[in-house]
Amino acid sequence: MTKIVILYFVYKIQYYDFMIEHTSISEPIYLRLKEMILNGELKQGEKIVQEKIAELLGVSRTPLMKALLALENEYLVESIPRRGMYIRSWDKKEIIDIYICREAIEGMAARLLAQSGDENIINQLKDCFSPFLNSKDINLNAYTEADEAFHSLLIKLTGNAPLDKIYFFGNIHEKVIGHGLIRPPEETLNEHFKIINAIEKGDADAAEKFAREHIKKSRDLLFDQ
Amino acid sequence: MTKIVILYFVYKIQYYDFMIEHTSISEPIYLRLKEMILNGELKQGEKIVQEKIAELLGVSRTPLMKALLALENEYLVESIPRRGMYIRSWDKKEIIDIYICREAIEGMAARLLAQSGDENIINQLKDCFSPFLNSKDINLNAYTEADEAFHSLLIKLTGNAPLDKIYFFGNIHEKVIGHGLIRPPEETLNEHFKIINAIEKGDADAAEKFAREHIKKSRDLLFDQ
DNA sequence: TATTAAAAAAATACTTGAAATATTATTTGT
DNA sequence: ACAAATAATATTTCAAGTATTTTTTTAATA
Repeated sequence: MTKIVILYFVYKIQYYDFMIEHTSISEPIYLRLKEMILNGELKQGEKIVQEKIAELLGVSRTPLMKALLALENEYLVESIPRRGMYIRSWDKKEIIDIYICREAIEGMAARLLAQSGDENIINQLKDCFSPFLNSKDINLNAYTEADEAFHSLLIKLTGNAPLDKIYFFGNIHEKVIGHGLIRPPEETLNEHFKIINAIEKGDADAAEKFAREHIKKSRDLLFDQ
Repeated sequence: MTKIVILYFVYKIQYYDFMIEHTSISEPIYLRLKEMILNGELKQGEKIVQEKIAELLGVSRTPLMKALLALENEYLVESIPRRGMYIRSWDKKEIIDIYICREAIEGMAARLLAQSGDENIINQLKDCFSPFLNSKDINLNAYTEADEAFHSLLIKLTGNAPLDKIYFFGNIHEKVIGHGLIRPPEETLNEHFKIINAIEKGDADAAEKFAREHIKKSRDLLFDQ
C-alpha cells in the first residue's frame, strides 16, 4: 500500500476510517475458528486444546487466546476455568432462548426502520429477495444466504451500534439447525415482504409485529420437533 | 475450604456448579477495572496504558489483557488497534441507542415473566420496592440501588441466559447519567408497580408495554436535555 | 516564529519459555 | 474391583525479548 499524505496533517489528524488497514493476527484466527465451528470442523462440546490449535493454525498462543475470548463473547465458545475452552453445545432450551432474543432485537430493528422513513433502506431490503420474486424453482442455497443477509441487514440499517453488537445469534442458527432452513422459501418469502412493506408504509407497530411473528413461527417449529 | 469427596465419584463426575470456586486473577482485575470506570477513577476517553495499569494493580499484562477484552465486549472499553485501549465515552446518540436496546430487552423480559405465572417471581420483584411504599421521604441512594436491582432482576428471573448476556447496559447508565436518577422516585415507583402488577395478572402485552414506556420516558427526557 | 523533517522514546502486538497450579490418565497395591 | 499414589497433560500466569507502530521530542528550514 502506498501512503500519500501531507505529514503535518498526519501529525494533527492522523487517522480516517478509510485509512485503516490493520493486520492483526488474532483477526484471521478468529475468522478461521468461527468458520471451523460453524461448518462443523470443530464439533459441539469438543475441547479446544490451545497449544494444538495454535500449532495447527501456525500461530502463537497470545493471539489465539484473544480470538477465543472474542468467540466466547459471541456464545460460540464456552470457557470453564482451569479446565479449558470448549465449543459450545446448545440444547433445545438455549436455542429457544436465542430465538426469543432475536425476536426482541429484530422486532425493535423493524420498528426503528419503519420510523426512519428512509427510501434507500427499503430498496436495500427489497434487493435481498428480488431475485426470487418471480422464479418457480428457488435455489435453496441462494435463498438461505439471502435470508441471512436480510436479517443481518435489518439490524445494521438501524445505525444503532449497540443493537448490532448484541445481535450475534445469527451465526448460531446456521450451525445448530444444521445448515438447512427451518421453513421453505414459499412460506417465508411472503413474510419477509410483509415486514418490508410495513417498514415502507412507516407502520412501526406492524413492522415489529411481523418481524416477531416471522421468528416466532420458526421458534415454534423448533419446539415441536 | 475442606473438600470431602468420594474419589471414584470425583473421577467420574468431578464438577458441580456449587463446587466451582476458581481463582483466576483476571476476574478480580476485571471487577476492579469495572469499578474504576463506573466510579470515575478512570475517566471517559482516558487511555489505558497497559503496563502502567498492570503495575498499579500489581499484575502482569496477560490477565490484564483478558480483563480488558471482557470489558471491551461490555461496551465499557474501546480498543483501537495499534493505538491502545480507551475508556469508552458515550455521546448522546449512543446513550439513546443503548436505551433503545434496553427497551427491547426489558420489554421482552417483562413479557416472559408475565407468561411464566410464577408467584415467587412477583414476590421478589415486589420486595425491591416494598421499603419505599409508605414512606414520605424516599432515600435517593437506597432507591437508586433498588431501581438497579429491579431492572437486573427482571432479566435474571426470566432464566433466559442469552438474554442476560446481552443485557450489559445497566452498568453504563449509572455512570453516564452521573450517578443520579433521571426521574424522581415519586414518578417511577408507580411505573415499576404497573409493570409488576401486569406480570402478576399474567398480562404479557401490558407488562411489555409498561416496561417499555418506563424506559422510553427516561430516554425522552435525556433527549430533551 | 511557524513548519516541516528527522530522530528518539514509548507503547502495542506478538513470540517464546518457564514456573505454578490444577486436571486427567495411568499405574500400583490390596 | 477399588482406592491411593503417581505420572502426564493442560491451563494460567509471569516474564523477557523482538518487531512494528505511534507519539513525543529535537533539530533544521523557510
